[in-house]
Amino acid sequence: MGRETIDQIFAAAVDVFAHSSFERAKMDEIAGYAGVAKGTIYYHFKSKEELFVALMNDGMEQITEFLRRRIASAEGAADQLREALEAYVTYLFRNGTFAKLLLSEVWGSTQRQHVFRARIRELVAIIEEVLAQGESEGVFRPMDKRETAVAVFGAASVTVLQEIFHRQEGGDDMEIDERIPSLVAALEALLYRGVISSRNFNG
Amino acid sequence: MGRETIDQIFAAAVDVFAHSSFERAKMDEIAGYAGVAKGTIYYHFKSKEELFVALMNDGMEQITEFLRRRIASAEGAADQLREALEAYVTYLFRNGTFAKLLLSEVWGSTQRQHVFRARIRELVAIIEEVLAQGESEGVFRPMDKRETAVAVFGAASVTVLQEIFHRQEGGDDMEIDERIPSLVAALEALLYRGVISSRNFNG
Amino acid sequence: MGRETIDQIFAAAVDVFAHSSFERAKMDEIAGYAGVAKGTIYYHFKSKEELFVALMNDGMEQITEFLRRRIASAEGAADQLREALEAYVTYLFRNGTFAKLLLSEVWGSTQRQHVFRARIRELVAIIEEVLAQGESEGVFRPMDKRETAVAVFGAASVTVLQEIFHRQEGGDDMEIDERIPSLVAALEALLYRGVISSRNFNG
Amino acid sequence: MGRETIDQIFAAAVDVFAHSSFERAKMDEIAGYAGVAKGTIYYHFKSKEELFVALMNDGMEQITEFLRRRIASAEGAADQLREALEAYVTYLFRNGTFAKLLLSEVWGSTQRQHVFRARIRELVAIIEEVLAQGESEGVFRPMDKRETAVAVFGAASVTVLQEIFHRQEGGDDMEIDERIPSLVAALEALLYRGVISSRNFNG
DNA sequence: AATGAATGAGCTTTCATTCAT
DNA sequence: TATGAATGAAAGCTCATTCAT
Repeated sequence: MGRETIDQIFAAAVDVFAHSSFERAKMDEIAGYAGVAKGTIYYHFKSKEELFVALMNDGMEQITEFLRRRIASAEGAADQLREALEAYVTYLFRNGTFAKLLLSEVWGSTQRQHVFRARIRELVAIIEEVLAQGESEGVFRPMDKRETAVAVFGAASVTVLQEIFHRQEGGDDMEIDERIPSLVAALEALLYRGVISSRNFNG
Repeated sequence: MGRETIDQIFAAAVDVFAHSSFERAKMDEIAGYAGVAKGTIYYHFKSKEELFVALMNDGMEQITEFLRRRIASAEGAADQLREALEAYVTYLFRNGTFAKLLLSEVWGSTQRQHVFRARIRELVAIIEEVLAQGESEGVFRPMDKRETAVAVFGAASVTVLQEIFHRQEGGDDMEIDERIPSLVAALEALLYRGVISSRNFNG
Repeated sequence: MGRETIDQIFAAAVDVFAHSSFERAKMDEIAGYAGVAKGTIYYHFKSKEELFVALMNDGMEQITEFLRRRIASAEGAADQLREALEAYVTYLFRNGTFAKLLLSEVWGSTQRQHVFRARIRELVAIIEEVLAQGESEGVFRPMDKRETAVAVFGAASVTVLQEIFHRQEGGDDMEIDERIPSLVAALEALLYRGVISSRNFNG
Repeated sequence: MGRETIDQIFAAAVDVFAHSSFERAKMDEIAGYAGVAKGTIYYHFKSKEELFVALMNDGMEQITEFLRRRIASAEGAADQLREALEAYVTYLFRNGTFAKLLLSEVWGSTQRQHVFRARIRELVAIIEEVLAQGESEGVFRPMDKRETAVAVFGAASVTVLQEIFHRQEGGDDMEIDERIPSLVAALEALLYRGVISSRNFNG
């Protein structure tokens, strides 16, 4: 069946692209994982590049959609940012494969990478909106919203990635979902309050 | 002479690895840029991998060294963190090439990437120390220092990278050094105070 | 219906084999042009090769038949040769597609090409007969009939082909049928009289 | 050595392109014949196409040069045409490989084939010049020189090719050089005198 | 120290052909 | 009859690496 085959390929591709990079991923391996012939991949996707892009777009759409939904469910910018953070961390954690690709396949100069950055800018824009909303609500301080949103995105992404590798390299065997709250808490604390001790805070 | 040739190769390699990734960089192109024969590279470096690792280690050492020196020049954890931030942003900005590699060549599963992550952990450890110092000084609030340091590293790195690409894609033509202060300021504001408006802040 | 589908495939195949060669023609493209599924072609023809051979045989039969009929309509070898020439040139011109295949797909070592050459020999044999007839009528000089027939075939074929490409490459926009008489005339003049000026001719 | 390797590749390529067509020729086979690794071919030629074009240009240059020299050695247009014919037939005969490529790889629509046709036009132009010369000397009749030259080229080329295949398919075992004179004679007779018997000639 | 011609494993992509429906 | 998804054997090309000079 058509859809079924494509799904198998997709799933296999995520795996393979995950533990290799785009360049080192081999179509042969993807085909093997998917349990189809190599030609079958090419019957459905014009090229390795197209397959990869389809994959990333799919992931970016999912995560964007997920974030929007979670944000919509919250009242007030402060809670929305909290939701966004948690949603983002949770999603990346559960799709570690995608998380790796997100940060590693985006900082290059191919056309594809250019497009990915545009996608990421959409993600950042969502955070930016929340920040703007909070600023106008008076609950967030005046700030450079674009830069701040980017920094938030960076802080969250790298935190998750570091944790993923930490576990992978045998550093931690706590259940993944148990680890999420503490990571989100650390990020929240940093992003909401900063590092300064409150008794030293005056402005 | 020996040293000279090696330097040429190094300089060329930085350039080439910069606009390609490790995988897409070609020894031929590096040789061309360096103005030496391909064989010459292999006379000095055992492999592409070794050349790349040498390069990255060099960069990591420089940046680590640079950070330590700048931190040492400041009094008090608050200022030290400020210095660290500025030093890191400045270095990455001026070595955009290295900045790209830093984030893109690190999230993989090759031995090399494993080693790079260890290097990055050193960098993070520096920040961590400052945070610990601040905490014990009472100037920073109690916190999960490792996670916070990672988040700080992520926020700063991605902010710089996003800015580099923004410029590269024609988005901004301000002088690079003029842009640094405002980026550092945004990061500082975020990391010191968080996003919360002070009138809403109560602990 | 059956016949209809086959005709569509045939027509499409002529087109596609025309602007590509046998090797570069793709079954996919033929199917697309024909408006049928690729499998349908294989339902009617065992292979690409078989389709191509059927096509060429069809063309060779048509041209052979056409030549014979035109020759039969003329009295005397001189007029017969004239008719043959005109018929051949006209046919090739009107089936430029076939003309290209005729000369380009024949000089190889595949079984198929071997068979085509046999077919061409039939065509040459027709000319040869006319020459023999003319010789015995005394209207043609004694000659090496086989070689001469081949030369006549070559002269006519290449002349037409060269003209087809000349037009195709934008060299001439006269109506095709207007150009035929002058080409036939030039060929006739060459083949009947040769290049020698009559005042220099003395046997 | 550089030149030596290239020569080996060239020689092998002629052979392989000869008994296959351009499309069916395999780089692996060429490499095998040449006794070098496949990569070596690509070290010297950017692509299969480039190798092939280099080959054909080489052949076309040789034959053009050969023709010009032989023509220059003759006095009067009549003898020049005779020389040209013999030179052309001889060359093709001795380079049957090239002869096949000449006629079979030229009637297509790739860029490469376009270029080859331009080359052939140069060859035809040489014949044309001789015809023009003869016409102005009064030794050749007035004629459509371009068309006639093309026809001469076609007659000679196809004649040789047909003979080459005839032998190859076991049709004749006379020494190649012994066969040339009779072929040239037949062509000469046709092109100089045409087919008409002299007693019927009154034009 | 330096060179660059030569290598060949490895990779992506193509496409005629098959076959279950 | 007709379909089109699936196949897998090729084949062109790349490029890190080697090594004789």
